[in-house]
Amino acid sequence: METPGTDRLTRQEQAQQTRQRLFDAAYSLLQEKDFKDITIGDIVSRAGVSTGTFYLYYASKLDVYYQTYVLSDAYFLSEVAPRVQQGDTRERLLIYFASYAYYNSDYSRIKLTRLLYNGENRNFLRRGEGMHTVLEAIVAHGLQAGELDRALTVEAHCDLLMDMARGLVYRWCISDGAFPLADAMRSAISRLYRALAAPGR
Amino acid sequence: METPGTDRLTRQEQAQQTRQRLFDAAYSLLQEKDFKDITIGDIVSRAGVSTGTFYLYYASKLDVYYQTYVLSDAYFLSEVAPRVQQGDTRERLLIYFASYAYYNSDYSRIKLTRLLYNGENRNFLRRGEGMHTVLEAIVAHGLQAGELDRALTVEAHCDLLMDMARGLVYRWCISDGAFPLADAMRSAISRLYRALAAPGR
Amino acid sequence: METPGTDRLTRQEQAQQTRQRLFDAAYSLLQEKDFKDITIGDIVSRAGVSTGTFYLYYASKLDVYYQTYVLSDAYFLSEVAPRVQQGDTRERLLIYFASYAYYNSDYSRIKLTRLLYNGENRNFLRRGEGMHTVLEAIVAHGLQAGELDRALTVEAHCDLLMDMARGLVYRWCISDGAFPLADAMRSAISRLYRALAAPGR
Amino acid sequence: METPGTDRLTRQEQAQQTRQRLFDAAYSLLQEKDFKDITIGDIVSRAGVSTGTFYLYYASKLDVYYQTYVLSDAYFLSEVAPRVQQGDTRERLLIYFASYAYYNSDYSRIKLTRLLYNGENRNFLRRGEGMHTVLEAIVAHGLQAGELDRALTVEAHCDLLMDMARGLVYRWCISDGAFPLADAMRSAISRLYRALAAPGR
DNA sequence: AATGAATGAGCCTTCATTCAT
DNA sequence: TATGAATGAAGGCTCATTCAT
Repeated sequence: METPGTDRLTRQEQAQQTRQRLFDAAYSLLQEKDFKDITIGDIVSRAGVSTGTFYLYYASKLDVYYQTYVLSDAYFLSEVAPRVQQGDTRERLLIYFASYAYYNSDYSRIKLTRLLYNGENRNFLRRGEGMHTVLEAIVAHGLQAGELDRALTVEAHCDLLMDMARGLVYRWCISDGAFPLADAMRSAISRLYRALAAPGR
Repeated sequence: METPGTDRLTRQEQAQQTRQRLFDAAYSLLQEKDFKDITIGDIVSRAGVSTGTFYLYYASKLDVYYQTYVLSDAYFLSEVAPRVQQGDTRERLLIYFASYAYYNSDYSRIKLTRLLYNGENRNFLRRGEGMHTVLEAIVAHGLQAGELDRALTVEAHCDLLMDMARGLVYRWCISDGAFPLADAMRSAISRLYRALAAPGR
Repeated sequence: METPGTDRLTRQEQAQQTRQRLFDAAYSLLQEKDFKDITIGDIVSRAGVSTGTFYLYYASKLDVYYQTYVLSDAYFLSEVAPRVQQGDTRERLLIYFASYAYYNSDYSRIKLTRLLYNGENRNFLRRGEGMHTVLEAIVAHGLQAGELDRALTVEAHCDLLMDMARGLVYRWCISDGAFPLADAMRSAISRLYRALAAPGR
Repeated sequence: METPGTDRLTRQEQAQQTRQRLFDAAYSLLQEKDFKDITIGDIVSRAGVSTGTFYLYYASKLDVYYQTYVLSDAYFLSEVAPRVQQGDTRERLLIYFASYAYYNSDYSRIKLTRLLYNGENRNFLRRGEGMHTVLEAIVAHGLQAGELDRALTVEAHCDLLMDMARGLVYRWCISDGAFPLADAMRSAISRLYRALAAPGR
């Protein structure tokens, strides 16, 4: 017999743990396959709980993936943002995209973004705001500092950078991770930077 | 009254038209969603034929998409290749990626490549050889002519260019074609070219 | 240009030939697989005609098999019956079942019988009358001649003989024809005869 | 109010019952039609459950029939074998085939055997070993005891007996059970025994 | 007489979701 | 809180049959 207090706390903790286990299972599966290929069965068996339990914590299959989205935004705002407050723009971009390579190294991010943007779900989120906000800040600062080419808008810079990064991650993914993504990312962003840097610098 | 000869041709033509309608329907759907999300029902209803008819022309869902792959390779080798035999490298790249934007404008290409590279299908094709070959030729020529940066290999140039192109197409796709892809492609490749051009040119 | 007369005859002959080709194709397929597993496609491709042509000669898939049934009855009445008019009962039975082994050596007969007896088709034929009639005649004669055991009715004799024959053919079939059916049939009927012969003979 | 223990058992029992209902439905359908003609829809509607439920208990349509095969073998080894350890050979055979008529009364057994022997499944079982073993033991004993005809091998005895039994069951089946199978089986085996008994007994 | 393109009902199987326990 | 049995809509694919040519 446990004390009521301990018991209640344990219960809450257990619940949180179960929720986390489900989340981790779902997230790790996304590294391995497409959303469509992941079944509730996959998730719960990896999490070690029963089917019904899943629906105790998440409203649907999509819901749990929506959570991963929310989390990664939080990660960028809380972890990455502070680390790109100093140094020149090139350096900041390299740090930013190293994080991108690290956290979103899987193209599951792409799959997920697309998924969440699709159809009826379109409304329930406004694209990776956290992630985007951080990048925009770097670029805005770079323009202000005269490091980036003022012939391009903030948005244009971001697009070029993100397009390259996504394309690279995609290639890394279809190659089954055949090359070191971090290095490739550094090279690519570094090289692209030459095309973005303010003329004469 | 038609001649018998014409008559027979009409039948064949009709069949070919149906086949094409199915192909187009499948292909256009791929611009909109993932292979996994496309159903035979989607394809046939867009093509305006019945379920059974689909299987008259294609052996399976995968088959029709494999055809798109084969066709695009042929397109690059026969149509695009001749058009990038002259002009400077920058111009050639712009033409090449304009074709890429036009023909493969969708990221369906990406999805398809991934699809075909996957699992058991991995063996039955070696990645978009036609398309790749043409790009490699442009880059090789550009290096030889001293227009591109010799610090990068042919392969590295191709990767950077393709990553950017794919990333852009991907964004265009998830935006539901919200911006003119051709223009964006031209801008992006043009800008990236600055980072690839031989120093001092 | 052919003469009209020749032409018309040729046409009729051709039609008959086509009909026969379809019949043969259908029948031979029944030796190889179940009715359910045989497709119109199988039949017409083996017959070397088009799908539509099949329906010019037979109303349905079932129809063509009904014809095989009718034919085998005719075979027993016209070919076998005359050959069992003399000799002792044992000999007659051996001849009868040799024919059975020969003509129905495939268990397609069984499959077909079952098929035709089934469901809605039940009405359109009364069991292999030709075949049965011949056997009944042999048995009736054997009883009259005092060669068979009068403790058993004609029907009982026929049932025992047919059960044995069918069971044997079935085993031969599932063994993929691993043993000579004709010999096995002769042995089995011959042995069974001992149990049917009038006591004291 | 039930105790928790009882409660859990009830759930399990219910599941087992559902499984059994599906099994029975499938098995009884096999008495009526060919494997190929039986649909999952037939099975589940007879069992009174939904389509999905079927796949909760059996991996495929073939699977459920494989189970019937396994079970009947077990039945013969555990139930029938002990009951044929005494009495004369004739009596043993009558008991054996009464069981055959009872448990495998349908020719579904035949169809199933054929089915399981077919194609890829050929390897996964060695024909009705349980059932066969028991019969062979009876015959071997009968030969040793001088009750059966030594001019025939064990195998030959078994074949004749099984052919007759199968043929009879087949006829019973296509007659829609128009006569009492048990009686007919007894008569047939009893009669056939006369042809197998050692001469002079 | 012959063709073969087109049809669509029907089959097997999967899986997200519900709900009684 | 946790379970897992049950559901049924939906998907890919087959094939007997029809009909315009």
